[in-house]
Amino acid sequence: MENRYNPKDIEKRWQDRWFATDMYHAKDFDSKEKYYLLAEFPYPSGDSMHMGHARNFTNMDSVARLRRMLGQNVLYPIGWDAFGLPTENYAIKMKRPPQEITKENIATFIKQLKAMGFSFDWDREIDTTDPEYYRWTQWIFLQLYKKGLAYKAEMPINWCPKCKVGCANEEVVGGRHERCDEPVEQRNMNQWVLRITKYADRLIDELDKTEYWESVKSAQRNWIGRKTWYDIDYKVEGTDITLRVSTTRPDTQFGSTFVVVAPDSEVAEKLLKYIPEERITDVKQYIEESSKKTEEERIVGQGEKTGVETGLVCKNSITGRDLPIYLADFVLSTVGTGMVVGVPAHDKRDFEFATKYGLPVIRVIEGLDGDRSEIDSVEKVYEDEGIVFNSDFIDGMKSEDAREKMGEYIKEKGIGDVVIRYNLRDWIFSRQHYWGEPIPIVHCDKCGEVPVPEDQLPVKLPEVESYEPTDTGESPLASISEWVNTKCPKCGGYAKRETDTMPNWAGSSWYYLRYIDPHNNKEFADMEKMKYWMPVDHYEGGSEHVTLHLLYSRFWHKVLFDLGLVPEVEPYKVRTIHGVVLGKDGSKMSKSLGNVITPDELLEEYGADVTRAYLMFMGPYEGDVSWSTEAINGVKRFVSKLYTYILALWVKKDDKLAENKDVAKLVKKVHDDILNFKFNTSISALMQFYNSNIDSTFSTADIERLILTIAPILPHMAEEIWEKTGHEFSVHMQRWPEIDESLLEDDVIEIPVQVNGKLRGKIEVSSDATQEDVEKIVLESQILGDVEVKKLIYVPKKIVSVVV
RNA sequence: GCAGGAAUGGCGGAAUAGGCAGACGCGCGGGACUUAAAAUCCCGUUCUAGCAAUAGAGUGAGAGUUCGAUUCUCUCUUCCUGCACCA
Repeated sequence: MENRYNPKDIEKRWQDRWFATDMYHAKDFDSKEKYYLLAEFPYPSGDSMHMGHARNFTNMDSVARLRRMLGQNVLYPIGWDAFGLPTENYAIKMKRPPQEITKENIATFIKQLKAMGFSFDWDREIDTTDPEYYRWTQWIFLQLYKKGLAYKAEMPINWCPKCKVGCANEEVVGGRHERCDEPVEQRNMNQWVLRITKYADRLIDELDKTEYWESVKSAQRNWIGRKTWYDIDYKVEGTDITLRVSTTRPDTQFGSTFVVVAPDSEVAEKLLKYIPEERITDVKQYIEESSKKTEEERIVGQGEKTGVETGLVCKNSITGRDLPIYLADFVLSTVGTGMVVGVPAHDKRDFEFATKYGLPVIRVIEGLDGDRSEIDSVEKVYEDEGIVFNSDFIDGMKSEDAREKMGEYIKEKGIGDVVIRYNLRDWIFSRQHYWGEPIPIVHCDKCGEVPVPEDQLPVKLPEVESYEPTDTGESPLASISEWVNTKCPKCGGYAKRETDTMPNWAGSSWYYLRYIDPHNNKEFADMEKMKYWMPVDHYEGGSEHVTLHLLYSRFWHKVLFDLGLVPEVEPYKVRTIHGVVLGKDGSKMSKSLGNVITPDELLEEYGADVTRAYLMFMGPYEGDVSWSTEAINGVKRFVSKLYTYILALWVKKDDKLAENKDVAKLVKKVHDDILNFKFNTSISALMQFYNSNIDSTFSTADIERLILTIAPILPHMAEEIWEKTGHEFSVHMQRWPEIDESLLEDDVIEIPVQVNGKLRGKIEVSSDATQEDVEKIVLESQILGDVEVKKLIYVPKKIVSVVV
């Protein structure tokens, strides 16, 4: 029974030994080639590590282990993104300090990650809630502040009237507060804002310097939403007001039939005094009503257009036609100039509005095959580009050219402008919560806003009695007078601390830099060390972070770059997205569905190596995978068989044998698959090797190759076998096996023969056979029978195709 | 609506510089061991017909290019993910 696989006996022993040495420590300035492998750091929730964490870290761990064996100096770090609402909410509920809760949660996570046997460099562990960490988060904020990239402004925030708390956008789902399901309202509050829009162009253009997946790049571009707008002045008749309407499709100008102004815009206010008496009551009532609509009602009301006629008319300065002016809240004051020109033939929303108010529809863009038919239903509205007709000086042009011409025209005539605009808004950086980094600013009556001097950082979060948000919407910090009341660093007079804290995104915007130099108390990271390690070679994470987190961290990085504080413009060279581990039925694992399976249960039942192998085997790493208990049992069977198998091979090893082809092929396949993130097929390859070599005998060198090959995948088992076969600790510090490349090619290969596209037989040929050789073999074989051969194609080493 | 991606046996999936479709695993069927069960091991397993050798069909649907298409092109359908009354 000695060779029976029993992970419980092995795994803990090797983990203790690994973590007692510094074998996974990444050495600064090592002459080996560096490789920085970053997996998103987890939020240490009270529910312990979930399956998604286990899967991602497992996959990345196999890459880290393989690359070390290939002779690279691998930085594979771990840390904790520990500020955040779940912990704060839990603290409020339990009436315990979040600091304590966070410590406990982290301790649980560490235990679990170590039990999985991940090869993190534990010397570089970081925690965003550690004052020695957030000191530098605050320091970076001050650099932004000094550069004029952080400012305070009245900004609308989401306000939950039930909880009496300001909510971040990420806490609002479908217009409702995530925590209590109450609809949120808009409230104006003085907020810290970061000027990310200043970097909008570079955040798009410098994507070219990265090798992100296309889907990641396009998510970034879409979020920023850079577009060319054409603003055109229309004079309102009988007034001195000019409406500057905005459009991205000036090629449809000659199809315009009305103008809509957002009811909450300043212009709407100005128009009021000219509105004829018989309309004024209706208009005022409409403005009133739409201002009361919550975000949720607006979304629900989508499709059902409401609006009001002002009775005013303006002149389209391109076409010279008079257009009636409406107020309608489907037009947003924050988009473009908050005024749009209605072209019902070429915009669905405009069409719906026009139908409701009986406005004319004029088509000016040809459809496919010169289609100029009337637009009489929403389905027929033609929003694509095409050839412009009935349009005076842009007649017959393609949409693209018409736009350019129109841009020149309005600039020439001085009736408008061409403007680049973005969907991206400045980043609201304030949170009125306790569990975040305090914003290091004090407010002095005399000196105004004063940044906390750098030598007084960190501004530590005070210990308080209560973490509950206050009625006023202020952070709970506001009620701690001994903390709030302070001296002005400039004049020494009375001053108050800023009580807003930073959002969860702050600490994670630069953590990859801190891993490089986690214990530095002079600066956030040493420049020479950053020059050695940066950029991150591969950043792996969830799809939920490819817009905001990625954008925010790229923004901070660029600011640091401009200040000469980091060596590269872009922080991450490659960014990939992993799939999600779903429950058995393909739905999300959730407590309410009762389909949650935790890594803890698996470790208990199967041990770390089987769990790891299964997580790799489940499916392609970028896709979602459903949990299957049956399937992990299959992997368990295989892993235990493999264990006894390799030990048995060692007993009957035969050194008279030459180097084995199958072993060479396996070494190559596992190497390629792991580096290409095809973890599932690396496991298949092991299984296949086992199946076809159950009765084989190998030389010492080949068995050693085999053990080394499983090391990145089954790290504990490989270590155990390595020891049992009389080798010295540790298998993970060995070089990846060298193989004789010539063994990868077979001398004699079996080639399929196709006749008229159908498989009809197979022949054996030597790998260097010529077309003539093959032709002869095929004709001599019985495959073709008695037919006339018209053509014979031999694709070397692939196939023979015969046409008869 | 826009952007990105996907569709292959009963299930998860494999194979794309165009070259034997279904590797590998699960499940299922049969057998061995067992008083019996579990575990383990062996054989089989895309579908249809046939005892079989074998023949035909087959990678969401339809067309096209090609000696040859899961892979390339066009049209369409469905699904997932992110964003969105963004004009």
